[in-house]
Amino acid sequence: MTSFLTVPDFSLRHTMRSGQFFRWRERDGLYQICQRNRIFRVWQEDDRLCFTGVSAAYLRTFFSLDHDLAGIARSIDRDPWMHEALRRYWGLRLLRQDPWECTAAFLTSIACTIPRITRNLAAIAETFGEEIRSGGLSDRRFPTPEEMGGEERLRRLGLGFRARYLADAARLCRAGILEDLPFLSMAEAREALMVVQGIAEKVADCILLFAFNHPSSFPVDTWIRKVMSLLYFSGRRATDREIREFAGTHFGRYAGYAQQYLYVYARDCWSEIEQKALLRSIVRRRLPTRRPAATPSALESLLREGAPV
DNA sequence: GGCCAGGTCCAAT
DNA sequence: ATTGGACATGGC
Repeated sequence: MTSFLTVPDFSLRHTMRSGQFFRWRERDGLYQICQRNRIFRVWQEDDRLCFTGVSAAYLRTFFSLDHDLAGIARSIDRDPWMHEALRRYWGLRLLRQDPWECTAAFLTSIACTIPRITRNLAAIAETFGEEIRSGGLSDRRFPTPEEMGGEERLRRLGLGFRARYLADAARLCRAGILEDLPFLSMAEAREALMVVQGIAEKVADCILLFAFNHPSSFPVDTWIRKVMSLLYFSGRRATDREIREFAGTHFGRYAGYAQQYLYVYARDCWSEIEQKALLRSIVRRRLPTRRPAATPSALESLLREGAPV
């Protein structure tokens, strides 16, 4: 049976395409998702989120519909770049995924492309996960830590050096290291996660952001490093720590949302951003000066040489 | 064929 | 504290 939820400020498509969650199948705007033992389908008709196979309360949590996105957006909308990212990807929300699956997913993501992450996770579910049926739907559950294959079998699925990380993480999860994390501060949870081999700062920050509802967590991956250096450090290569600290002060306590919008914006529109940044740096360098060099003709010649706009 | 991918670990400064 | 290379695999 189909129900719906009225959801202002939500885009299912942008949320699903934003590289925080990889185990969904879509056809004609209909998404099928499996989390733990639930199988559900969702699709969006304007401000209605239609769904089957799950409760409204669960969806509210999973898609963070309880977050006041309009208010969050106002708080991170601190500069023209973020303004543009918010405009283009409006409705993108952070998820609250199953912690173990999210951990496994971002171990799998290490130095990997999204198509391959998706493929690897599908192979893991197909090989080790139980097939479940519910309400006429069938899907593969992501394997529990108990069901997860060992290093050798994961290697044979093409996981490469990540196989050892995954096997080790499964072992520690069986020992219960994720259990207490919801009750710890973000810094404490981060420390606890980084005990696992294969979880360093970036992966830990992803887990905090995408599973544990810590919207100030700011994962610094290759794209964020590249786009932040260009837009906020005038092209200089900044350290990850510098980037995180800048993000915290510039975007505030919802910096994690800013990160996610910036990530998709950079990933999808990189060449355009580069050109705009170049143009803006030229204009900024020229405008404050009162020298004759700041004449329109000088600017024009600069643009002709360096900035294809 | 070299380089890069939602990085991490380890050793050598 | 910072930096370079190794680590598997696949796509361009």
